Amino acid sequence: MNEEAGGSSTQPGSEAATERVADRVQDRVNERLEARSNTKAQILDAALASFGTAGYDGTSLDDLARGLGVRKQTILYHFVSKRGLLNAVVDRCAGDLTAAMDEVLSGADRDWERVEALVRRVFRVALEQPVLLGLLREVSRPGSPGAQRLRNHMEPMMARARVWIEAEMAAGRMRRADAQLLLISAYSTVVGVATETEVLRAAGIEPTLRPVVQRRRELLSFLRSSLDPRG
Amino acid sequence: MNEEAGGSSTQPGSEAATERVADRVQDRVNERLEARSNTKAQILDAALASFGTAGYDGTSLDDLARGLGVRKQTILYHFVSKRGLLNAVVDRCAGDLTAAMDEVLSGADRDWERVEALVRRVFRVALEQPVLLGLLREVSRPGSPGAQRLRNHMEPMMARARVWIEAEMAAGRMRRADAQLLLISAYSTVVGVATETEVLRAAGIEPTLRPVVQRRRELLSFLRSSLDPRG
DNA sequence: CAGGGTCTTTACCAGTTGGTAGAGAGGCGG
DNA sequence: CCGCCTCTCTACCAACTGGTAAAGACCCTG
Repeated sequence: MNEEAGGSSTQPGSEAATERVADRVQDRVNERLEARSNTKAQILDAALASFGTAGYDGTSLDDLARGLGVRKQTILYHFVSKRGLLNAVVDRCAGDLTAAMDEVLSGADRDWERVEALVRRVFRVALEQPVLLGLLREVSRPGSPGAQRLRNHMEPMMARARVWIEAEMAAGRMRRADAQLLLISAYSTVVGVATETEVLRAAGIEPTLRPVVQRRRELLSFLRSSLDPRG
Repeated sequence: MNEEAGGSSTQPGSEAATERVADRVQDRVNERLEARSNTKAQILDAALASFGTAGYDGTSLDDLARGLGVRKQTILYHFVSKRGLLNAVVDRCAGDLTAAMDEVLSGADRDWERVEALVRRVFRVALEQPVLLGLLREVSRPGSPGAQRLRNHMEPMMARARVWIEAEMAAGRMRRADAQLLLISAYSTVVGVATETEVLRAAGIEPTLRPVVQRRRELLSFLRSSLDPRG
């Protein structure tokens, strides 16, 4: 059998008895993992791209498989069901975002600088992986399959950020404001960037980097005016 | 036959030769229009709701028909094809929005007050018809069917707003800024409101009116700081 | 009453959907 | 060499998809 539906491959922590034997074992394991990951990871990538652009319902497993030069059953072997595939994709994206946030939160920046670093980091992810935003957008539609799963990932993230912000406020390093609403505004601004493409064309602008940067500046200035005690 | 796919019923302008005859004719026409509109309008409403929540691909004509207590072919009779139905829905929504904007633009407000009135009006539509935002969101996904059609509706609206804003700027009644980017920001903020529901739950808030109001205040203050010459 | 228009229906269809069953390929350890 | 595990394949399916063809119901007009 395979690991449970939607699970992502985990690096097994190896503890060696004899060095040579351990190395050989490790090599074999790595090979296996690589071989396993190769197809699986490719499927995951393609699925992310398709879910993020065509949506969940707009994605057919047959098309996905055809695009990969693989039979549909290969996909189902690795991810059990279409739903399982979506779950895996959501998990991966949420993981990427959480990792990016963690990186900043364990960094050296403090107070307002940390907020700014956080925003910049998230926007960087958004720019580097536009499909990720597409997926986020797709899956954050109320009632969408995977919405619950996304929520499960977001909840601790949100809670953590909120606790931190409120602590900063209590310590007087940030101006008092509604932390929840602040977070929501920030989040939907980021997702909004993904939404803009069509509107951009309607306004006669070919989609470039500029509006994204504009949005980031906007968000930062909003946050600053809400939070920065220096005004 | 029916009117062309996606067309919305138009009120025929009646010119009477004899009063009584004209009245009778008009009555008959009205009855016909009512009878026609009844099913058709119901279908349109249900379709808007379904497209806006489940998405285009996630909506099946059979389900839609079943929900209305009607056979699927009735839908196809009125709207020719699923795509035609989407077009009609998009047209109606775009019409509602344009009408709301026109109402303000032909009103008495001037300068900054007009901007504020515009924002408030659009938010009012958004609050009164949440499904409309859902549809907008669905259809403004790049590559989505109906995206082109939405663009066709938005383009003149955007152009008109832009011309007006730039004229205001030239006259010194608004601070100079990038009108296009401003419009995009405003638009995606409004659509962002629709996106927020799930995020709200993730943050532990039951969706209420409050965040929407918050977003409106945010947008207004952003626009004010960009545009209002009084600072 | 005949005839035509509007609307809704039944009957039917070819193509696609996600998913199951099971066989075969290839490498591994015993 | 054999059995086992991992992975990919072929073959098949019931359910549903959007859509066509055509008949019947209703109402009005001539």
